[in-house]
Amino acid sequence: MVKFCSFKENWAARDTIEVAQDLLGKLLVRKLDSQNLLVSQIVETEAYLGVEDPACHSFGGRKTPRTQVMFENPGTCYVYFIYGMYHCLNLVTGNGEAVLIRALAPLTGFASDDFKNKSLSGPGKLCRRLAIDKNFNGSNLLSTKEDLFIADPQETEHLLHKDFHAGPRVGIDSAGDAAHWPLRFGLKDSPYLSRPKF
DNA sequence: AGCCCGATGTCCT
DNA sequence: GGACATCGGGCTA
Repeated sequence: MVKFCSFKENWAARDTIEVAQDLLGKLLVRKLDSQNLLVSQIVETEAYLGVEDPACHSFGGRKTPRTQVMFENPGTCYVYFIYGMYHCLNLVTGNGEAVLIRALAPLTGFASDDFKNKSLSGPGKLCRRLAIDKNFNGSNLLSTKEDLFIADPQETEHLLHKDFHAGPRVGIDSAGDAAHWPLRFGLKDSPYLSRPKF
């Protein structure tokens, strides 16, 4: 069994790029029911830099029913619905900034198919597989009491050589200059990246 | 009220 | 590489 411990309350209250990089290798834990605990490792993230980032939902200080959670406490969960059929999971870092969780590696609790099917390699796919929807919007992603949370692995062997790629974010084409900002991060050589190329 | 398009994924050629 | 499914959010009016 994978052991984990919780983060400090202010773990996410840091520079968003730093949090996005630091999330690589951390655990995402999903409790479906008392029998079913899915533990995965975060292998790919993207940083969204708030009101000054044209690709960010809160760009220009937009405060709407959708984006309001991006301005809540660091550690808050932001889930949005996209393309009429997918959800995407984010960790709020405050001030309208957030980190998108783009890909996971299965660790424990998963079906053997999940280890070959790439069912966690993409922001929409991982939410579908983990049954994440807007019910989690606004929840506390740093609390181990929740049914969905991020935690620190006790056995840090995967983290010792945490080399990662950085590259442009996916699906950001019409954001001008910001389309090229290297704000996508992925663990090097992970077979579970949403796309191997950076 | 209406319009456009998107932080995606899948299937096709 | 390109089409497209499918619908809520945000902007215009």
